[in-house]
Amino acid sequence: MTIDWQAIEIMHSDVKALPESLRRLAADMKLVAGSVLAHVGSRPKFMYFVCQGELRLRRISVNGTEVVLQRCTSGFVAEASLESSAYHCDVAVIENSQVLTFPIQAFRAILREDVVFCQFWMARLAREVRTLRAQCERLALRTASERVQHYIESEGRNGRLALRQTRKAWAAQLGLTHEALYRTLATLVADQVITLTQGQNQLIITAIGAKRR
Amino acid sequence: MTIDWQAIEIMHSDVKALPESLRRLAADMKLVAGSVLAHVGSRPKFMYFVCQGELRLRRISVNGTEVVLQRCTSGFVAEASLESSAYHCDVAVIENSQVLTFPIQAFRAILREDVVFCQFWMARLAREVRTLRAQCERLALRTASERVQHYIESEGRNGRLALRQTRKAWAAQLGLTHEALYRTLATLVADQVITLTQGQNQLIITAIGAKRR
DNA sequence: CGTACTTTTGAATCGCATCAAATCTGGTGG
DNA sequence: CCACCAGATTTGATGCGATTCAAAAGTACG
Repeated sequence: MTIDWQAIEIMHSDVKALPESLRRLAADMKLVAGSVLAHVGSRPKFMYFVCQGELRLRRISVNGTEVVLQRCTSGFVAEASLESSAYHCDVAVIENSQVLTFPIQAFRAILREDVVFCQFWMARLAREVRTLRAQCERLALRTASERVQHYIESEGRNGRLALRQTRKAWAAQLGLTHEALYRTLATLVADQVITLTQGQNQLIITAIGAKRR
Repeated sequence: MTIDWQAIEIMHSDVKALPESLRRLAADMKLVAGSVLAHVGSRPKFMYFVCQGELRLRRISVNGTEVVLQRCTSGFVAEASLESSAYHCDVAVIENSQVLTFPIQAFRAILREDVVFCQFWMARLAREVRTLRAQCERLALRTASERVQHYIESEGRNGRLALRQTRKAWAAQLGLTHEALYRTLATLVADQVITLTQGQNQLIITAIGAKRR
C-alpha cells in the first residue's frame, strides 16, 4: 500500500506542498461512479485529495433540484469541511475516481504546527472564495446567454474555453436546464457570438464578437 | 490617533484574535456613504476591518446589473484580497462607516509568523466558503419564493430572521428585482407561509408552515 | 416642508422551465 | 462486427414567473 508520490506530484503540483508527516498518514482509495463519499450532516473523518476521476459537491435543494456547488477533478475536496463538525453538502462520485485520504484530526494538527503548509492551505481557501464569488455573480445574471458568456470569460483563456464536461452537466453548474443551455448555445452560434469545435473528448468554445445579451 | 481596542473588542469579538504586533500598525478611518473604498483591478494596500457602518463587495456585471457578493457590517472585508495582487470586486461604502486599516504587507508577514492568528484566519476563510456555497445554492433556486425561504432557513434561527437591511437591498442579494421580492413577500404572507413584524428599525420575518413553493 | 429613497401595485412582455419526443452517441455484450 | 442500451443531445409546444416600465403612496432625514 505504498503511494507513489512522485507520480502523483507530476499530475498534481499541489501535492508538493504536503509535508512528510502528512504523507505518512495518507491512504489510497478507489471510488465507484454513482456512490456518495459523504452525506450532508455527517461528520468529516478524512480530507480527500482527488488524483483521478471526478467528485462533486452538491446539495439537493428544497424542491428537488440538484445544485452543483463545486466540481473536483484534481486537488483537495471540500476544504471547508476541515473546520466544521458536519458536511454541509453531499460529496458525490461522478466518475470512477482515485483519491488520497488523510485522517482529519492529523490534518488539523499538522496545520497547527507547519507554518508553510498553513500558508499553502490559506491560499487554497482564498482561491476557493474567489471562485465562489464568480459563481454567485454568474448565477445572479438573468439570462442564459449572459451566464454562458460570463463563464467563458471567467473560466476560459482569451475567450477560449475547453469544456471538460458534458453540456448537460454544465447546464446544472450554470443553474439552467439542459434544454435552455442547448438552445442558448445554438442561438449564440447562429448569431456568431461563439463557435463550437469538437476537440478530442471535449468541446472547444470560442468567443468571437464583442456582442452581448 | 490611539485606538480604543477594548471598546472595539466588546462589539467585535474577532478583534481579540489580533496579535499585538498587528494592532500597533492599525489606523482608524472614516468612510462616507456612496464612496468606493477599492476598485476592481486595483492593488490591495490595506486590509480593512469594519467597526461601524456597512461596506459591500459588488460587481457591476456585463449588462449593468449590480451583483452583491458580500455585505460587511462587522469584521474583515474581502479576505481573499490578502492573497491576490488585484481586487476582484469593488468595495463600496453603503453607510457612513468606521474601519480599521492594516498595511497589507505587514498583515501577510504576521500571518506567516503567528500560528495562532493564522489558524484564526483560516477559520474565517472556511466560514466564508460555506456562506458563499449557501448563496450559490440559493441563487440556483428557480423561484423567488424558494429563495426567500432558503434565506430564512439558512440565515435565520428557527425560522425567524431579523432583516438588517432594506427589502430592496435584500432583493439584490437574492438576485431578484425589488418588485419581485415585494410581490413574493406579499403572497407568502397571504398564503400564511410567513409573517412580517416591524421591529425597531428592522423587519422580523417568521416562517409559519412547512408549506413550500 | 421638501427631497430622496423605499415600498407598493399595475400591466405587458420575455425568457426559461416543463413536458414530450426524436435522434445521436459511446460503450456493452452477444 | 453488430444489435442494443443508457445517456446525451436536439427540437417543439405551452405556460408560468420574473423582468420591465410606469406610477403612486409611504417614509426618513436635514
